[in-house]
Amino acid sequence: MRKIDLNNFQVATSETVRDINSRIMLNLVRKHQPVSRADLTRYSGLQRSTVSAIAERLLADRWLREGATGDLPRGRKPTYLHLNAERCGVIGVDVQPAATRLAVASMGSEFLSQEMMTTPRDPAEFITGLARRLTHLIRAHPRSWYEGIGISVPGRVEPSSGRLMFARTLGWNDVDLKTPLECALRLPVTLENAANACALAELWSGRHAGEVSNLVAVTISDDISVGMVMNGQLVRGLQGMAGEFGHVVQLLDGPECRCGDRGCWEALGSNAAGVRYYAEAVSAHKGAIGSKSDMATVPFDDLLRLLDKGDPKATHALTRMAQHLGIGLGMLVTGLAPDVLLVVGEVTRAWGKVGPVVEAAMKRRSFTPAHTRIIVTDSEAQPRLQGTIAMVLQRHFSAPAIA
Amino acid sequence: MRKIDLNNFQVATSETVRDINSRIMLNLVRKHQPVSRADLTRYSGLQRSTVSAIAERLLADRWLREGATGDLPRGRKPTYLHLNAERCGVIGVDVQPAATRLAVASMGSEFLSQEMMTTPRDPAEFITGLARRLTHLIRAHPRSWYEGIGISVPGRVEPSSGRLMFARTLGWNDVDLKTPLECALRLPVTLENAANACALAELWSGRHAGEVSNLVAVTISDDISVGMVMNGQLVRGLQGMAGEFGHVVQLLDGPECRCGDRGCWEALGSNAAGVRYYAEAVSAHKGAIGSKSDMATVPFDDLLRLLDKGDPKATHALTRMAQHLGIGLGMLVTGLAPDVLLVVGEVTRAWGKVGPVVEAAMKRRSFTPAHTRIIVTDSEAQPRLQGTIAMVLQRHFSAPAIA
DNA sequence: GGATATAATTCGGTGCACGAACTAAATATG
DNA sequence: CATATTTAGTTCGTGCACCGAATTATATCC
Repeated sequence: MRKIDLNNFQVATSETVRDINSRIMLNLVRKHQPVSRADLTRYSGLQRSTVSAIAERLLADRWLREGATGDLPRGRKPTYLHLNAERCGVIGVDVQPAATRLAVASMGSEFLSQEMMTTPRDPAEFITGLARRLTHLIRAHPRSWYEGIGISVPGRVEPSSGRLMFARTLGWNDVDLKTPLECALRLPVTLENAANACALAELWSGRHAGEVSNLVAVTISDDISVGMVMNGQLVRGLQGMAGEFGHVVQLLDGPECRCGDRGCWEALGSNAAGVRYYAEAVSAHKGAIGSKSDMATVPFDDLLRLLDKGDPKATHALTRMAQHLGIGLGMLVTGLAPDVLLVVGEVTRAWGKVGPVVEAAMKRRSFTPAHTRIIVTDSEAQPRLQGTIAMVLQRHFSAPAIA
Repeated sequence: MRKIDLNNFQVATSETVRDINSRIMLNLVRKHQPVSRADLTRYSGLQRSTVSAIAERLLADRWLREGATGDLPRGRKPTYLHLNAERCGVIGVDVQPAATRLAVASMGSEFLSQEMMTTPRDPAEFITGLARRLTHLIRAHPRSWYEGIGISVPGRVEPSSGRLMFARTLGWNDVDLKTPLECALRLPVTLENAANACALAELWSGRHAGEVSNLVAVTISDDISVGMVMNGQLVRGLQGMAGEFGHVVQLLDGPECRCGDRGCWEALGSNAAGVRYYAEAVSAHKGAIGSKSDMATVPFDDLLRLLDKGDPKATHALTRMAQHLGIGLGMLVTGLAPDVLLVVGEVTRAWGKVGPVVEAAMKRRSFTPAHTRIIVTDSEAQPRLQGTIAMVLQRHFSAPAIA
């Protein structure tokens, strides 16, 4: 039940019917492959003749390919259909302050190649550098055709224009990445916030039986960002700003935040906060008055290692961070009641020790009796990068924009 | 771009096309009436012949009626089409702790009649009493047919079953209102949380040009509840629990909340909180130690009157309430970035004095550079009741469930 | 009274799903 | 070994719905 937007709607034609049913078929193949036409009639409820006709066209358009014949106890053997992973290539780019990762994937979402580059502090430099690297990457992996480029950015993207409105951890403001890259590479570019990308990746992963239509992803690094999928759709909000729960106040008059305010969740529960807690503990021990420059800023990775070794100051710092993390997650569970809450970040590597603290704080601060499933993901699984591929491919697999 | 749910999808047939276009037509008529077929071809982009065919069927099904002929400077005069407000009746019920309001509306959403009843504390008693009153109401307003009954409740409704999971201000838990009322009245019953009802009402009101697809409604009474419309759809979340932002913590170790936790937004920013602040101020002035029973509990309405008279204690109490209200609204704007934030509650009656405090606190706690529009509504406009009518009628006007 | 403009209908063409009949290819059975 | 049975997949006629051109209906203007 969606309100029809009279300023932006699309009437239906006879082709709309085929479009819808083709997409359903594509999704069914993606889920059940290898799968016969007969299976598809059973899954879809369409007529055999209709399934055959749709399959014929999808084969002609190289969305599908025919595979081996199946084996049944009786009767004619079915010819299996598969997604044609070789149909096209997809480029994914994951921009993070520490480094930018580039990847080539097939339509089957398998990565064929990955490489890294440092992320320059100057946006213009970044664009030219990225364009050059991507040109080489595409040349190194020749394909009949590339579907597009998906880019995950640590900031918010204005949906209609595709402009990056800001990315505080990079120090970028109002940058147009889309236009220059599209000009340079002659491929459509899709930009999305990193947390949104993670949410999309999880939604399209096939890890959930399909009953998940409300999913919230939280990325925790030096900032905290939230991506929301509600009713099976990414929620972008006004000018793409939905999801900045990291800047909701958690402690009035708490520590100063990058955003200029005080006591934001991000200022209390991010990696940067953990590092700060540790530095404070160290300087307090040293008896230093503690001007900022005195503080020992340890990389977050080292903090995790210290925790693993049982270092009491690191344990204290990460416990504090974990408590605030949990309170914030409690806010999301209470307010949004998603089916799944996905937690992404380096901190999940130490979830064995940190997780119980986070989840205890979260449960204490979760109102709802409904049971949201918590899933933690290490960056090893590259959720952002997976999301970039989904960003590009989803438009062929999702429900068409109708009415 | 919505993910196709393979556990619950609907294939398209040729009728799907007509269904979609009919709904577009219905919405166009609702927005532009009186409107000619020729206008509709221009608005919709459909062919003249198609518009005529669809109009013919909608007229036959009594969705539309033909009206007067229009007047143009030249050419054949058009026959105007209107929504047929007399097509059916709709029953709306707004359940609130203080009283329950019952109304009859036409398909044009105009109220034909309203009445009140007290809300018994016992759910069973409520159901039998409501059924009796509704039977009389329907008998008193005979119509060819009633489309259904929409009920707004101060609690959360499990979407698949329609059960009321809880309503703390009523003291109800896990009540099935739907089944007994449907049996008694032989009409379909739709239940929805009051904040969701307000959000729906605003979305379907026609007050927004249609560019509003993200809307958040906040109801402030003795509790605080949030209803969310994202991408033009109501967001219900797992078991209908989405929107309980009222129980997000705002002050760790703050005052105890009805939910059992401490420092919830609801415990700090609701009418009940305002009343408590006032009582505290009075007892502090009296020098009482202030056991709870000593406190003077003044009805919230009186508090508003005292504020209007310039009473300093009332001003202080409501200012405190307003500040917490603003912080909570800041959370919603920051995290959800809706196009419109609708504030519903008695407190809006004193918005001239309270509003600036709320909005200042909110702005201070809003991260986003995007400008969410704030709309305040008094209960006089009966947003809950308007929402109940929309709940029943929307299924004929919204985009059909496709794929 | 004819030209022009606007509204609305009629009718043939096309795309698509439905569904029955049919072909294809395997195993089971007597 | 021939025939029945089972399952997969195709062919083709039918109906629905939109498109688009032609036509009818009804105004005003010159």
